[in-house]
Amino acid sequence: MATNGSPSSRATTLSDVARLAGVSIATASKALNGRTQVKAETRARVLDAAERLSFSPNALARGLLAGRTGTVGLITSDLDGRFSIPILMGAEDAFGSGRVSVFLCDARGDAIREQHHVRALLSRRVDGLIVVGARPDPRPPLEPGVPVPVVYAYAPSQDPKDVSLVSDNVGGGRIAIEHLIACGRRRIAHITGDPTYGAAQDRSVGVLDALGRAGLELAGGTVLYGTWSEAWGRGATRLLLQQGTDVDAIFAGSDQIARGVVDALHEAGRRVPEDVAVIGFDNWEVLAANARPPLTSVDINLEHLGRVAAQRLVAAIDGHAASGTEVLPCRLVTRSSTAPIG
Amino acid sequence: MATNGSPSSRATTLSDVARLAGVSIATASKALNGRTQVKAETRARVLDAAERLSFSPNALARGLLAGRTGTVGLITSDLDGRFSIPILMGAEDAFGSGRVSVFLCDARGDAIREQHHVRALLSRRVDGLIVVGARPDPRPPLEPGVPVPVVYAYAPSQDPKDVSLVSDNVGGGRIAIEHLIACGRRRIAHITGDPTYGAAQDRSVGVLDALGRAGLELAGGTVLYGTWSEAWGRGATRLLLQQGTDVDAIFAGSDQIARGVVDALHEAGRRVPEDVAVIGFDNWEVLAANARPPLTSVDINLEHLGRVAAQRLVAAIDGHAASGTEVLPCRLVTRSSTAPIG
DNA sequence: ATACGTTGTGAAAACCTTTTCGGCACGAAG
DNA sequence: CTTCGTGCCGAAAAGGTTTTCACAACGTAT
Repeated sequence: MATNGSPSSRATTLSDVARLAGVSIATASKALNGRTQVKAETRARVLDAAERLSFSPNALARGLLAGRTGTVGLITSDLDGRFSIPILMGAEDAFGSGRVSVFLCDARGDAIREQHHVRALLSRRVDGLIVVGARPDPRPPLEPGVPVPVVYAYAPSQDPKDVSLVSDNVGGGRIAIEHLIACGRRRIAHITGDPTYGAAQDRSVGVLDALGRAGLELAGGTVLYGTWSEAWGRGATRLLLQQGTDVDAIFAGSDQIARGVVDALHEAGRRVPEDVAVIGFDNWEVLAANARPPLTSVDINLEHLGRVAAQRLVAAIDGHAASGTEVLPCRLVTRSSTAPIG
Repeated sequence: MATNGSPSSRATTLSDVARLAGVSIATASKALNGRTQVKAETRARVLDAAERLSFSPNALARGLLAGRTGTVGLITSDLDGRFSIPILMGAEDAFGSGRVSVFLCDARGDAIREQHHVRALLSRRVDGLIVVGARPDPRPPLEPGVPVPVVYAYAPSQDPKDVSLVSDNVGGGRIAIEHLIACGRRRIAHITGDPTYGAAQDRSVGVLDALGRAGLELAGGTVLYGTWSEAWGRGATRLLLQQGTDVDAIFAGSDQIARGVVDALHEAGRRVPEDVAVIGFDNWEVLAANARPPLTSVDINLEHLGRVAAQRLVAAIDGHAASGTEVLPCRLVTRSSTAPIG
């Protein structure tokens, strides 16, 4: 009660407006929606009445009639993870304060819960769905027979005919190495995370490709897979140094790993970037920018990905259906942890 | 098109079910909703038909009739900030996969955009609103006259009659200090962030209160206010040490600051926790758990806050209206950065 | 004066579900 | 045979909006 501005019974309806303006609801509707066939003076009277009653049309009734609700569902699988959020922001942004509102659902990586949410959303007659995976590997598509367009973001659908949007991890690995080479580095190691992540594999592919083009080998001989943690970054770096591997640059598979790498380098008395340059991945602001020195990092443009996902979805809703997986480029953000050798 | 299971024209409706079951739509409705006055055998036939057509009732039509939509709006002011997200998760959780769906809106701290979103949500006839502030200071209430219950979370409304949920920052400061004292520490400093944050002030109050009870003074004589950054944690710690302040514990106003503190302590050759114990604030997993040593930290239970917000909102929607600001307790998460002095 | 086009307005249908209430059929009681 | 009750079912209204189509009024051309 405390928050109810007016204890009045119900929201004002179009007929209230029509009555106040002295016209029929049909005319009122046309006046408010900018339809022709309404005398200017009548329209003004209606608009004034609507203003006075602070009328706002009932979207339910409108959606019921139009067969379109102007709502979409966004199903994420790890809200706590930091990947869903920028995507969500991008999508929210692209839909705009415009005509589309977003239902947010967190499935927590549980297929049952996901299905449940899909059902609920369809029951609310959403016009489309965006599915954001928990990790970038391909995931099973939603149950077949969903009667609205679906766009998969971050994690592509296993069905190649579905519309999916993913980051170019191969390219991300490549630009990191190209930057290091451009800095004059030649003995480059790659410490990354869980090898069961396709993204880790893809980045390695990009790394090896870029090195190969430059006629270089990977320092240490092999990609160092581990976990996506600072501890692993430290451990792998120590290992590398203990083995006496000659290294003047390390590309880390995540910013967390990079923090560990920098830490271990300092511990061993190596200067960053003078002795060893370091690149992270993800461009997680709070980690990358606050490191000592601030970390150069590969940004996978998640917000952009979310925006594109939203655009593809509205296109599909409007009948301009696309199909297949679209790969979006990464972007290098340079900070102080890389610099020309000298 | 690719994602459309059936290119069929429209979703199946109750009359489709009724026709297939050979009954009227009234009977079909009653059968599906567990109403009495339906013969068991008839009910079975209807349920079977609904199953076969994979019927799901149109929530719009239902909401139109019932005057309740089973939706709520969640307006956040900083999605990128890490405070909205746990609250959002808690709320999503409390509403459950149950009957309530959540519209998510990001106002980006812009009052105009916020108002716009409120209007849009009201037009969609949400049953209630949760407003999550960007920072924990009191904020202006929504425009008056909102015809549904509103709950403010994290940032309370400036109107004390509104329903608000906030963390107990005073208590958070207090339990941090009490823990340090229990560890045998006596020379405790407090390095925190932006003094224009009420939360920073409140924690300081808790700190001074706990110290006072124990008959202690703040090491360094005064609370060190600065910014919520690692750099400030480092800088303030260096300052403290340069001044020759005798210190055996530092309570940091955030985990980021705490990371800087630990960093500077190491740099100065002090051991953590043997020489100096450190406590962070926020319990931001990725920072606190990955620090060396892992940081003891005060957790403000944001997810719980979100859950309670959701509960208060449904209570208000169901007519059990409360009023006023509710303060929820913090919780200390101990890790290795604090230990009994020895 | 009649015929015709123009312009503005309103009645009514449609969207889909829930609920109320009247009615039908059937067995039992009078 | 009539009356009553009981158990099931269906017709219809309600909820708020948009759109179509008919109709009224009025001015213009014949």
